[in-house]
Amino acid sequence: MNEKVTSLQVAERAGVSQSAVSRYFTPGASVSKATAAKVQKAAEELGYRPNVLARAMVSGRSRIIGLIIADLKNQFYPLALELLGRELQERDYQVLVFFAANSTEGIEPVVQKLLDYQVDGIITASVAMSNSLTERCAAAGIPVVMFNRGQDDPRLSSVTTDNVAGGRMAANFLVAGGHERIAHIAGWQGATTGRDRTLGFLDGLRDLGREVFAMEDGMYQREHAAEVARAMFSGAERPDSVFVGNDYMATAVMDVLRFELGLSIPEDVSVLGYDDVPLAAWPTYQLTTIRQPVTRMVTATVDTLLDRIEGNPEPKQIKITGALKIRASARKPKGFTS
Amino acid sequence: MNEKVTSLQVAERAGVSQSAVSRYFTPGASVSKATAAKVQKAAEELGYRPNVLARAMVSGRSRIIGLIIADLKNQFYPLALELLGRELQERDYQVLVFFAANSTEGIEPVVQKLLDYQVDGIITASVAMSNSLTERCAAAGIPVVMFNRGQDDPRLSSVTTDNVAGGRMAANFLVAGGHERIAHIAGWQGATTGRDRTLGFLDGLRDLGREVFAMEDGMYQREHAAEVARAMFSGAERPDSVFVGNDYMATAVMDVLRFELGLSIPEDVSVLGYDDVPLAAWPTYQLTTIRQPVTRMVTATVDTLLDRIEGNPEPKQIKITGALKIRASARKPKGFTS
DNA sequence: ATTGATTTTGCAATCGCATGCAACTTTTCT
DNA sequence: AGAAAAGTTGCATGCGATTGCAAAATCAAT
Repeated sequence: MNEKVTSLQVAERAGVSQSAVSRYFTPGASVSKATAAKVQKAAEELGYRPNVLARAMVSGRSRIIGLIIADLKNQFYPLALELLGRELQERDYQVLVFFAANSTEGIEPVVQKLLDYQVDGIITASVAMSNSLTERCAAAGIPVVMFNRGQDDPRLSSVTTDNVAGGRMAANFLVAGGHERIAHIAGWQGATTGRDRTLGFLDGLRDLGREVFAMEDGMYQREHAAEVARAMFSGAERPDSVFVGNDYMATAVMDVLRFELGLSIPEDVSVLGYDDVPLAAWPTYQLTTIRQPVTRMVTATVDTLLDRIEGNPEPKQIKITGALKIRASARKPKGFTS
Repeated sequence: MNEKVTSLQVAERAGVSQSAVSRYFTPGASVSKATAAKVQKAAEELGYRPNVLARAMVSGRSRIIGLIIADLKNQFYPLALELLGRELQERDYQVLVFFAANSTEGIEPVVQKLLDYQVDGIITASVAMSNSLTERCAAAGIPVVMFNRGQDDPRLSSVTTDNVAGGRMAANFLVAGGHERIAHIAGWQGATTGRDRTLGFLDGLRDLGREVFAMEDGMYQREHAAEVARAMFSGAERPDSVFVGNDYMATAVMDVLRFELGLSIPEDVSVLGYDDVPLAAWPTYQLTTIRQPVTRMVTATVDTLLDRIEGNPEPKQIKITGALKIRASARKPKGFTS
């Protein structure tokens, strides 16, 4: 029942040495046509396939990429995960997924496990790396690239959109739309993405001689954002517009505004998001948002990682520029082109 | 830079044999307190961790579970994936994810790769297994359990909800609600889930002396479901209710009804879904649906799989009963309790 | 036909760990 | 105290491949 076919058995049946079999399955190795044919025949008959783990042991490369992910609830990440997985698959790497606790802590044991599995590289999505972990990965010679999160450490690669610029775009758009009381429900300020978007947004307002009317951390959580929205928009003088730290929260905010507070969007309040998740395009939300070009981000991530694995040791910090995607959730200034 | 610490180095530093080190890290092996202490100290100082791949080679168990998934767009699956991942992680298994083409074909090479990686078991989510593949996995002694999809083959384990019963519930609910023209936008009829739900629904209607007013395959695709809905509800005599094969399509249908056809839900049309994805509870949709208890499904899946890996060779077909979750997208019959 | 250059091939070592076996220690019991 | 039982330990082997090296075979060129 449990039949394992090894290269040795193939070798015997083909009448060649075990090395020959190995070479046949190693691209670029030296095998004559004659032996190749013999090996192929024997391998086929026996249903032989090389054992990737054994190969990994001696070659030192497992062709496994560890992916750490914290939050699949935010619709941006399933999308990213799928694209990452497919892209790596195409390049003949596989993805070992680890789920981390949402906090910055708690990924310690996860990275440890990852190292135990001898992964060739690590991608972190929406997760921060501590210093000691970066240390350990660097020591083990395992490249790390952070997806959609930045870090100061120059040993780390990262791929993000230009979140500061994105924040600015949001500010410009809302001001141009003639809004007077501009609010901000921020992305989690413990994450670079959240901080940078906020930073850009505030800077943008300031440059236009404005100030934020109200501001609160939404923590990148749906429920938390909803509560913040409730409080923020219940007062007598409510904001006439709000820039929300990501689409996932923005939809929650819209729900609260519409269904709990009876407000119209964009007539009473303009809402801006960040990410452009699929949901944002649905007719219910029609969310105007800063698009993160996820496909390009994924390609950049994979390129960077494989580059480092296959030689080039320099980490890269890549910033892709996002773009405003205008829909119907925010008042559209005259003369603004999507 | 690239420092690999092996058990041998630990052994030397601790002044014991390599076997002792190995035993220290093998739960249940025989080590005295004295050596254990020495090994622990040395291992800690060197930052040693056992190489999982090497262990896999000799023990024959990789503690890797292959997960094949086709569709992360349907919000049910990210959720399932996360739960599966976390549960397996807790039991000290890791998940190697593979993305399959959506079709039934095309998973051939994926399973092949999976076998190459010496996974201890396979979980398929929303994917069907061909006969020859089942054959191969059985031959390799690798248990397979299908998540949210059934199969006739008795060699395969599967975990689903009782989709036939679920379909019946939908029928009962709509009839009890006094609907006259009951329609059905079915789940993909190429999948057992889709077929069974439809089957149960039609049977349920028949038992109540009714017939389906209109019916079409939605293919489990948002866009396709939307088109079907457009056609189905544009005619002069439109349905007054529709049971949709899953929530993912149901939200698309609702969007079409509301935003393209200007219909009210549930006043003009009642909509029923299947799954109870998080989205279904959002105020915009308030979707009445047949809940698939995903946590229990996941637990059952993992239990079944690990059971088979760790000894018990019998495949199991598990059917978990779903339950109607009443919200506001369908007219509520009097006396129906949620 | 002979030599030199180039390819192919097999041998054997290696990767890092687990484990059966035999030798040795310690504990338990009479 | 001595014998039997139980617990530890190290040696040596094997898991299934890759790969450096040297021998053998093929090819090219005189």
